[in-house]
Amino acid sequence: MHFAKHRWYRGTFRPKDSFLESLGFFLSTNIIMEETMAYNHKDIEQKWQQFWSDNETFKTVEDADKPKYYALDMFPYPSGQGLHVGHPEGYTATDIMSRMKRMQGYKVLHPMGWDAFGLPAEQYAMKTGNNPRDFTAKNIQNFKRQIQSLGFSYDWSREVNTTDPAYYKWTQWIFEQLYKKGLAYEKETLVNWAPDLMGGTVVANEEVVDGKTERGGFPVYRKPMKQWILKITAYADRLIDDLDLVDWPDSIKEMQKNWIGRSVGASVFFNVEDSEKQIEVFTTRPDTLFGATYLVISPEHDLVDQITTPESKAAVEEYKKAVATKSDLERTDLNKDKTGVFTGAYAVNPVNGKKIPVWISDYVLASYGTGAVMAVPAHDGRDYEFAKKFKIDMVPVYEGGNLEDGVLDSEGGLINSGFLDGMDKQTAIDTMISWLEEHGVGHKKVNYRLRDWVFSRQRYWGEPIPVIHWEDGETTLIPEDELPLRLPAATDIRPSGTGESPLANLDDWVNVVDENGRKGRRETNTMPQWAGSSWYFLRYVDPKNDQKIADEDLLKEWLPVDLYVGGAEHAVLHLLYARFWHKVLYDLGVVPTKEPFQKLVNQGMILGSNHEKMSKSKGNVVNPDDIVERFGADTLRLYEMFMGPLTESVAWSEDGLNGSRKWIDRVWRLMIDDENQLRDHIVTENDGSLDMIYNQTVKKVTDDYENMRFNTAISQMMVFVNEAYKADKLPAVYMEGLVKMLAPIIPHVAEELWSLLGHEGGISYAEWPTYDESKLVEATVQVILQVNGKVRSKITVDKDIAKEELEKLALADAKIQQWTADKTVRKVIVIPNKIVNIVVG
RNA sequence: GCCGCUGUGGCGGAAUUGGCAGACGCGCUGGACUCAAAAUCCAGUUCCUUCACGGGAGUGUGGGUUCGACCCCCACCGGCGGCACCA
Repeated sequence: MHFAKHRWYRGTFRPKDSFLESLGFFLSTNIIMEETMAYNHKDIEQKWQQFWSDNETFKTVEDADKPKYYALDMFPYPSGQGLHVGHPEGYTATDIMSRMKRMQGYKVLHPMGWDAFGLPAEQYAMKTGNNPRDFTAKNIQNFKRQIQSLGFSYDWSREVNTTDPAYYKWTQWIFEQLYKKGLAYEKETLVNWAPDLMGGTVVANEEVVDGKTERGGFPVYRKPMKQWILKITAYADRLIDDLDLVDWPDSIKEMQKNWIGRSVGASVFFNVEDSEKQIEVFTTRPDTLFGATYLVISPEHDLVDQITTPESKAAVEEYKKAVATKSDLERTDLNKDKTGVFTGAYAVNPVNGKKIPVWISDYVLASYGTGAVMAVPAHDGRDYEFAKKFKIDMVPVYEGGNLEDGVLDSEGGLINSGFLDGMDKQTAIDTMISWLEEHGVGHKKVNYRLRDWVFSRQRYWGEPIPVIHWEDGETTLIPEDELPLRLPAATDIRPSGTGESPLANLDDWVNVVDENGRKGRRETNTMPQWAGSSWYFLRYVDPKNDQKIADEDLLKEWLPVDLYVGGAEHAVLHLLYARFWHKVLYDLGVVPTKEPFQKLVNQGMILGSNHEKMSKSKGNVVNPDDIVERFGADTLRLYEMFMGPLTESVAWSEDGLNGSRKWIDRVWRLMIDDENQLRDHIVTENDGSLDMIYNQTVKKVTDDYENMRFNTAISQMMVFVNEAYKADKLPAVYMEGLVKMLAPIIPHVAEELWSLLGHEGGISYAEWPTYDESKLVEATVQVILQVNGKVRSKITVDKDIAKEELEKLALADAKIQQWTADKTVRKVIVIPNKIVNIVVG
């Protein structure tokens, strides 16, 4: 243990001293601490949090004349672990923006809530025999206490909770709209079946990591199962194109584009010889069709059984079996060596009538495109490897290169391609697509990597899907006026064992009979956690409305969200799903904007002091409760904003934290004496000595906050405080300005100083400071004198003097003369008010 | 492998438009205060060289453009994130 490095608070102990010395040390320290501890964070923070609560200071203002600002945090999953120091980073950022905007005259919507459905609560409940509802309620209570202890300016009257029936009524309502629009359908699909996760559950592709469940690390198998699917692919184009409308980091836009994976190409139909069957392939390179010397279809493809010749049957069956038992991991990462089997069938290349063999291979994915490709081994690396291994013909269709050396590129003109010969790539693509369309053997096609969204979860702790399956085969929605379909209050949640959710065990709930005596069974699947979080930002606008998702006028008033801050782990899925739902609701006329989140910011991660991700197992987790107790919420807020740019990951440092506390003390001492009185060097007159630095500070801090560069804003205020310490007199208006600028970051201390400066009613709606442009201009400027690009001297001259005069002064400078004396001046570059560079040789 | 971001003192970071690299903070060193220590206040702190004045080098590496490059261009190396046989 390094005691010197862990001076927690004003050095409370010194282990190397003898006992007697330590005793004396403690006694004197305590006396002094009592004298100088004018700023007591516990008292002040408690006092002002009470004040804000009593006065409903942060209740959202409804005022048609004020501009609006909607600052949103990604609402947390209230885990049993409690708050992590990473949470307050983003929360502080939106809080600073909210508090500044209020002071600038905006009406601000700044809410918080709970994404409270989810797997851990269900797992915990199963393990302990408790109800996830009680467990979740307890966790929310703890999260709320922790968040409130940090002094965020949330309007708690708008708190939402995804597990509240009054909330999920509308989640179910949205599902019903999706169903009515044909965007929700049931399908028997190959799903990721994890038999060991909670007695058997299905997880989405994105929740599978390395062939195992993301949570728990259980093995995953592929199994056909009837699932609810949402047709997100119908919105693929708009989800890409509308990214142009929002102010998001380029990296996130790029990730979403890649995830959707739009590629433009052509569908081409190949007739299977001696058969009525056709194989449709998708290709982005129709220009290379003359070079297609075989087809490959995925082993799972429907046509495999139909076209395989009797002689090949055994080999094909064996290959299919081998592939089916391989995990996705083995099919991709582990096996770079191409495998495959000839089906015995031949297809006809529509463009030249050539007979080409049809193979199956696992390098063709069933889930992408049509599950079949035309192989052009001369110009595609994968096809090249495959053809080389199985000794299949290669026909180059672009001039140049040697096939012995490997796959060829597609520069230059086409060859061996009939009517395409001599064309360049793009012309050939366009010409070929026209040809295919004219001859009815293909057409232009856009393909996506994005899959439809598997929306069912075999869980208890989620929104019930409001659907009944009747004995006659009909499927109906629960009528809207009967929503919400409540999650039954089960006391004993157990896996059904069949792969269905634990709801299947609850006979009273599952079995229904209609007025005609027709029997039915409720859908036992529940919704994924993504459901509730895909629209919660709409509910904050009108959280108590029991007639609608939210009032249209209020939605028009507040949307879109002006600032959305959260972790980059939600870069793709949450943000894509929320955008998808938003667009569906836009099409229904429910919401007024195409996009939900105008500006998005991803905060970086706060790493442990060893520069590694914080985790229990590494023992580097910092608990915010502990920091609030020892240093106060203001110190935590200040430190997290000062440690580096919001968007970057930075390592936690106890020393840095301590420094932040010391600076708050320093600001405090600048204005307040040991008797807790305003210091008498704070005066009403202004001797002008702080004019320049004050006005610079207001300008920079305002601008930096607006652009969320909190670290540099803080450093500018530090510079101002350093200057203020050197001044004899401190104009009261400047001190008030400083306190106002500090208020968004360290609100409790700012409130206390504001009241000590003689103001009543709190600082939250005090007017944001302004600066005087005329005080920013200096009469003289320092000009850098360089010789051959190296700084050799500096002169101070009147601002805006003529170029010629500046050049003359520069050349006359004594130090410059030393450097230029015996040399020829070849050139002089003069940048007024900045620099003179003399080139000699 | 592909796509994106990133690399600056002992440490976190700053330099917003191509114009003094290292603001601000931490740490460290020294001074004031104190019997003493802590705290506080003040000063110094990129590296090499020099008693000093000064000089030289320097923003991952190598090249280039420019009077002038952390900044723009080319190639490479390391770190982080995403995707991964996507036809």
